[in-house]
Amino acid sequence: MRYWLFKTEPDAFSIDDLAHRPDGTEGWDGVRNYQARNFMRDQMSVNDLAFIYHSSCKVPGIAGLARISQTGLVDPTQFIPDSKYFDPKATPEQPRWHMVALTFVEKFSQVLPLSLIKQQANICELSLVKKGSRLSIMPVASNEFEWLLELARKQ
DNA sequence: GCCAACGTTGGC
DNA sequence: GCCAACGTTGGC
Repeated sequence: MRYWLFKTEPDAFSIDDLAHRPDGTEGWDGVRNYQARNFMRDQMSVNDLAFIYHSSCKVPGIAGLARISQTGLVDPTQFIPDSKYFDPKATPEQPRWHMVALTFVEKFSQVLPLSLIKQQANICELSLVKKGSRLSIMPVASNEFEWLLELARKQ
């Protein structure tokens, strides 16, 4: 069992949007970064847990919790010419972009702000707090995940 | 809106 | 394969 963090811009897709999807489930399409894709394609398992992180907003931070509910999915948006995620080099026989589905678990009563996360002396492996990291999907060490989850719930 | 940092593209 | 130019990310 692994732990993850998924960034999203809440104006486009928020933890509330996930909660309101049928079964609280949504395919995480639109990722066009190879490292992030490889995490989804190669390393995620059903029932892994994931933080939902809100970026590019008033209070960037961890907004809630989801679990990986399906793996091995092909991102359908790569085949849609009108989509901004269209990839002319991808074919159904040889898709380039893979994804997983996330299912809503929990929304925290308050967002756990990035500013607070950065103050935690024992959060040092998390890519989020490392300078220059622009990964949209990243692994979270189990001890750091548990610490942040506790922090988010008792806020 | 600024800008640092990063990823991708494409000419050579 | 190098690397300059460009586009994007995302906190502040």
